[in-house]
Amino acid sequence: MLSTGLPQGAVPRLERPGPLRDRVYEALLELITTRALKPGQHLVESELAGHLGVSRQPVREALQRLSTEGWVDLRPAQGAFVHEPTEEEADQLLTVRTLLEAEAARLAAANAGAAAIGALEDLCAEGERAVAADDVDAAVATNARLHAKVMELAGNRVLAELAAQVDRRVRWYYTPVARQRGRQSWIEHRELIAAIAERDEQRATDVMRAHTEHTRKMYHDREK
Amino acid sequence: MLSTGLPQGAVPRLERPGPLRDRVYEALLELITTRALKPGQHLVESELAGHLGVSRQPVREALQRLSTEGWVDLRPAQGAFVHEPTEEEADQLLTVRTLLEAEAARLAAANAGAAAIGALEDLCAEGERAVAADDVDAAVATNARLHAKVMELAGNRVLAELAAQVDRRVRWYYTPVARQRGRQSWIEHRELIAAIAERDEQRATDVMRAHTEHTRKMYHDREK
DNA sequence: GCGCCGTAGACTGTAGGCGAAAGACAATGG
DNA sequence: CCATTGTCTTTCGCCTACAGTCTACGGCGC
Repeated sequence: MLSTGLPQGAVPRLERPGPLRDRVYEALLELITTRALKPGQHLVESELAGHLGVSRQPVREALQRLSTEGWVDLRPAQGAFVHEPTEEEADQLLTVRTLLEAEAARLAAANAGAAAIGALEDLCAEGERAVAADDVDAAVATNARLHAKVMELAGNRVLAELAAQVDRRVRWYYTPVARQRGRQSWIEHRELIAAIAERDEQRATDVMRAHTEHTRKMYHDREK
Repeated sequence: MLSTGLPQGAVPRLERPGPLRDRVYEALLELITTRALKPGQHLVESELAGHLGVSRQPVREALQRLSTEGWVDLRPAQGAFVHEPTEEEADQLLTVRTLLEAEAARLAAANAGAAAIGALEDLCAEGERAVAADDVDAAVATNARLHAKVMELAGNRVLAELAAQVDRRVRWYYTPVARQRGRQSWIEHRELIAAIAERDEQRATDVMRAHTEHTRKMYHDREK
């Protein structure tokens, strides 16, 4: 036990740079999700290393991790290539996402307390304001936070981890298409929160399923 | 087109050793799942490297991958430790597994053809024979193959990949306890196949959910 | 005897280098 | 003119070496 008697967060815990590989990982993920690195592009280790000012080793480890999470394909003796999303895969990801989010909503409805509901409503209001102000970026960001909060309320770390991965990839596939999906989405969010507040597991599940299925339909009805 | 006129599989396609990191990965995974490496144990890179007759690099990359898949915890500047399963985590994994398997069953019911049903029934018969012969290992192996087949019929690669990961971890947590869960399990399998054969999505989902929930209940009712 | 500090050991994190495989391209033969 | 083959460059896979950091233990002061 610490004898200093200092409150937990008093000392800023002096921020360490952290392992280099992690920072490289985040940098590359950023470059991929922002489309700075295009799907199918060949990622040359030495190039990236030079560009980031580090050695090849951390780059390799970052690529390794990106590979297991499905962001890049690691062809043996040939190197890393940015993963190319296909129609089929996008559809499958959306299916899985629906599944995970629906379960999260159910668990959230089972666990939620009054404070949690309040937090959800705050987020929802924030999102609605963003939509009203036509601030698309803020709306998207708030949307992510709302879903994350629901996931947190579900209290299942394994589920949360899987959902986080799937979610980020879904967003990658889908951002260029559906930035306009605003108003309807937040109406559905209200409904979801109501269901959670009433602790109606079945309804929460159904609402969330319908919600994510809508985004999926929209994905397929695009480019027309 | 090849002008040699050789039949497709005539040349054994000479099996390459494959990337060393992958073999190290598999070796370590084997050691972990068989409990040769105990939970919480500190994995020293140089030690493993020397023991496997390779350098530290492939070992590092294998550990990296094992970390993202939840088999080891990678504490910065301290090294890799075999992940320690907790009650809570096991429960959460089983929840997720139930979810994924149930969805797989539903999709399988939607897609299955006559040939597929036959394959499932063959596997089921094989499993029942193994149970009758008290061959626990064979029964467990066949069980895995049956579930894998259902997953394959679902035709969703993303789902399959996630389920495979979750499944292996579940099995790791749960094998020491439940090797005896034999007969009842295969009765349920029969039911599941029947539901899939009738293309009854709802029933397939329910049966599979009940099936995996049983194994979960059993997990909690152990050590008594 | 108890607690703190300093030092030493061990292990990880990072860098650089060598051998080998895969792909590209030009030269050659039919 | 096309197919084939040899060579050549690029890039990966792996190994070795060095620097930074954490842990453990022994000595010292109180």
